[in-house]
Amino acid sequence: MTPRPRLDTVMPIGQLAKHTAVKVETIRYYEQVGLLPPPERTEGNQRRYGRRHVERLAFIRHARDLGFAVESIRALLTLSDNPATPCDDAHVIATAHLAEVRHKIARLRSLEQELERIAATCSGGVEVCDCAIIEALADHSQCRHHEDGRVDLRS
Amino acid sequence: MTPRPRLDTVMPIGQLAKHTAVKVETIRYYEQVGLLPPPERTEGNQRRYGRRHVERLAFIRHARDLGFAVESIRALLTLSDNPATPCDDAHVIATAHLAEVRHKIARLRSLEQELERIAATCSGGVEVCDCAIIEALADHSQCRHHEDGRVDLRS
DNA sequence: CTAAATCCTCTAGCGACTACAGCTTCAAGA
DNA sequence: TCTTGAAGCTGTAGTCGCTAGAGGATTTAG
Repeated sequence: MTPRPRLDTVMPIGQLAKHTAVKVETIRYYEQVGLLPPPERTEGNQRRYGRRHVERLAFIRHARDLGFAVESIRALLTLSDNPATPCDDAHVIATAHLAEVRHKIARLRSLEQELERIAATCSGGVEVCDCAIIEALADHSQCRHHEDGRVDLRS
Repeated sequence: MTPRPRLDTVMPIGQLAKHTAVKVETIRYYEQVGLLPPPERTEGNQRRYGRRHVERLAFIRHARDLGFAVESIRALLTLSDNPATPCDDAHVIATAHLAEVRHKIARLRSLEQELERIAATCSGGVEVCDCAIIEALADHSQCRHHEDGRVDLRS
């Protein structure tokens, strides 16, 4: 009898992807940038993951969902790997991130107001030469919005 | 007498940059991607801009400040170049963008709440093995936040 | 006429993936 | 045992909207 591997904790990358709702390519990317430790490989060079990886990847995904940068996650993971260290650092990272989120919300709300104002003055139909949207964009002086830098709206 | 150029409307790229608060490199980038038309050049191959360029660049900058994507700005500029077309398209672009902004605000607010909750349970000081932040990240089931994709927080 | 400031093009880098090409390996059914 | 199709592998390039730098040319003020 060959020793039977515990199948429930040894899985290929696609399985891990399904379990954690992280794409295969993203898992490989996390390994590449050092967030996820390199797993064992089969003789044919394919990755095989265990429970440790599932947990770590869940941690990473949750942090990413909360908008933490990969750099911050790296720091948080290092902390969680050294259970004896005080958690002050974790608190600093989390509150800094919270501040960032709040700042971003504030800016987006100011944008929202300005866009509301602009869009409301034109309900469509008229010709462009009279369109309030185009005019508002052309003439900055109409604007109540005093920007402090551009906002990145991708997501 | 050589014909005197109207100096106040013929300027090098650095001047245009100062007038519009757009960086020199960014101006060249806008030309490269076709937002700003290529200006005249001196014999020595340097760009010389006129009033038209100031206006167009101001339009672009204002739209970027409001978070419009370069693609949307391209469309808006095309509209404003054809004054006879109806402004329905402009209205569609603006309201779509407004919806996007609102969606983003909603997601960030949900993030904000979750981060508040996590950060509040730990005020620092204790060891990592007991830190609520680390635990919350490790254990997704604690989480009231049901994500619909990741949020991009760069800016 | 000289020197400093500005300008030019071209290339690469950012963050966090995503997509693809071109190949190899695995696992299940006949 | 063989076959076939899904899934895996590496490596490279693309996304967005700039930003930075190298290495050189031009302009302009003194």
